[in-house]
Amino acid sequence: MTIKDIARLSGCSVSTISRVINDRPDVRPETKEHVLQIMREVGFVPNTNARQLKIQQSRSVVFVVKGTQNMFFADFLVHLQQVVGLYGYSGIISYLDEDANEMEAAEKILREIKPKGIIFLGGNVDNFRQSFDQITIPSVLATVVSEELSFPNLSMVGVDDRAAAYQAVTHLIAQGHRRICVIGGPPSSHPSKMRRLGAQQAMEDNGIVFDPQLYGLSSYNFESAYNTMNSLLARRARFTALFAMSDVIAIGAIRALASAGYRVPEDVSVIGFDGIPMSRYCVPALASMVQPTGELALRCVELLIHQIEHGAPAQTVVLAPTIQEGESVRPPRGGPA
Amino acid sequence: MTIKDIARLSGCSVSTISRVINDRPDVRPETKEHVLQIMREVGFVPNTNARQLKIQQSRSVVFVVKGTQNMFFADFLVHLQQVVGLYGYSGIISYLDEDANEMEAAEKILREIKPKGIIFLGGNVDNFRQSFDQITIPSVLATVVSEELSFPNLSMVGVDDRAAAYQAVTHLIAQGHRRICVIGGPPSSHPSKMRRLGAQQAMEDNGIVFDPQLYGLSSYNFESAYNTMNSLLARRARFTALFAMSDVIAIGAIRALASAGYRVPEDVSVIGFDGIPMSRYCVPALASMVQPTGELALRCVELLIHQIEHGAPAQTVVLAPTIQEGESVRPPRGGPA
DNA sequence: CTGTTAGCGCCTTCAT
DNA sequence: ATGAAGGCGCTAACAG
Repeated sequence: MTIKDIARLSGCSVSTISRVINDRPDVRPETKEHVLQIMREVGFVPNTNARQLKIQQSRSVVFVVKGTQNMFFADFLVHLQQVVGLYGYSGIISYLDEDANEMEAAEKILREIKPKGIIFLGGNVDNFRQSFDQITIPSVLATVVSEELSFPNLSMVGVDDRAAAYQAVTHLIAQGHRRICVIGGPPSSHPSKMRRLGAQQAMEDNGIVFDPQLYGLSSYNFESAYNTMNSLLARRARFTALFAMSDVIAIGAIRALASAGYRVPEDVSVIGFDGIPMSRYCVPALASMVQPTGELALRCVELLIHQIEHGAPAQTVVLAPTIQEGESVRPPRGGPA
Repeated sequence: MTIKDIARLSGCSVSTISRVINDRPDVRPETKEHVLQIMREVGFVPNTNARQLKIQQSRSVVFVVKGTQNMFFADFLVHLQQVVGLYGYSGIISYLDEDANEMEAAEKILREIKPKGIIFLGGNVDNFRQSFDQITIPSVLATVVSEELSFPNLSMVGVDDRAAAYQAVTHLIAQGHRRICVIGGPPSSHPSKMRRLGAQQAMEDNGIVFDPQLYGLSSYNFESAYNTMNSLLARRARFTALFAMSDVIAIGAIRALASAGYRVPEDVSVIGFDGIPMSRYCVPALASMVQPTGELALRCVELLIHQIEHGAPAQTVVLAPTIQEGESVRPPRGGPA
């Protein structure tokens, strides 16, 4: 079944069919309706390959996901898929290791898939600064907002990481905590850097000296966080609260604390980041800075589509996270060591 | 950059180029190497749309996922993506609601994407029986193995759910539990039916009468499990152990138990199913029947590719799950009511 | 408003 | 072993 068949069946020419398929204005309404009617009857679906061969572009966007274990992204992806679908695009997911080079991957994708846009879930600012100019199609970098990056075709959407971290740590301090352990994402993670600044600021503003000994690094997965907390414990770090820069990290760290005999929140209070669904079903329910996943996804797609379809300039969107008070935070008592 | 350019550059004709691209045997090795060389130099990538338009088929497979909240599938998907990539295929993910009709979705996908195969993650046996004959391309149904389904182009791969459930409940009984609560997936879930049979059998073999009052139904997400356990508690169900037919269900149920003041494993022992990464980082670490995700994914893809490329017949593969003993199971003490 | 027609990049007989 | 040429289904000038 091709447009030729439809042309024959409807008694008009292929161009007319093409016009109604593409919803062009220059078709008499009756003709259009007639053709549409026939297409429905025979269940005609235009051949995507032929169309794309002709117009030299696809109607797909790809999601480049850094970190397969990051549950926050898993959630995010489902929303993204749904929203791009609403706009009539198809989303293709490309999973990368957390330490892979997303620019190389993107260039490969560009050649092979020729998508109309790319949404990066996470990304390394240095990689982008160095090589994003190779990527000439509309793109958006999700969850990372950096002033260092300024490309006409790269929008950024995320939350105010610094303010969020400030709020998280302030929450801990308000409960009376002074010795606060912080576990951040990898050194290359821009959000983690911002969150660290916010955390540090909150401490300083409350007369607490930031102690590098209480700062740990982790990848965004359970195991790494588990190991990091174990190291912290091994070197006898003393703290009554933990600010983990992701819920996944928080959960891994809590696991390590539990194995070492410490309880949350009795011995250590914990606040995480992201607000993944799991955080509300943990025992204890995890306090967290909740990223508005659905809205972030929506904005990402809107921005991208505007760039694609109207040549809109790149924009930066910063949303405010909200605090979720869980059962994992209470006033200090003892804590490790 | 098209094969025409390569033809010019290499001094041979487009047909020859096409032959080397498709790795045809009838090309002189030197010629082939020469052409390959040039293609590498200029970074030529064949136009997928043109090729597919010509050969009337794509080199993609689609993953139809039922249930966006099912963390087990999220894990599974990452593996599937990786393996199909190894085989030179691209995987497209289609998320469906847990209660959507996967057959309708598949037919739509067939028309629009024309993939060479479909892998269903989860699926309703009735839907398949009624409408799978509409799907004429190689397919595999993952995590569901049913004798009721017999199509020449539908492989099935999963674990022996019945035996696994038998083992899980036996484990509970071995610890001394006799009042065992069971929370299964939706009534339409075939794995849940099998798991229920296995669980019941284990009880009977140990002289325990299966009590329908201790049986709850849940969707494969936290919230539903949470609600189900709350209902069970509300009607004053008495039990000292819980067998949850998925880790996600286990976690949701544990949350409800905790909110009601019951502790795991002190008051209630819990064993889950799936062995998602999260299960090992819960507090307490969750006992579970671990599905070999990586191998399941591998077998799914292998089967599918064999069907696609060699017209191999559909097969059924049943793998054995392994038990993961966590901290969530211990001998009984009190339990609810 | 509608029809005619020339490709888009590639594969594939059919010759040579 | 290689080349020439005709489409695959669709879009977009260009003509009416």
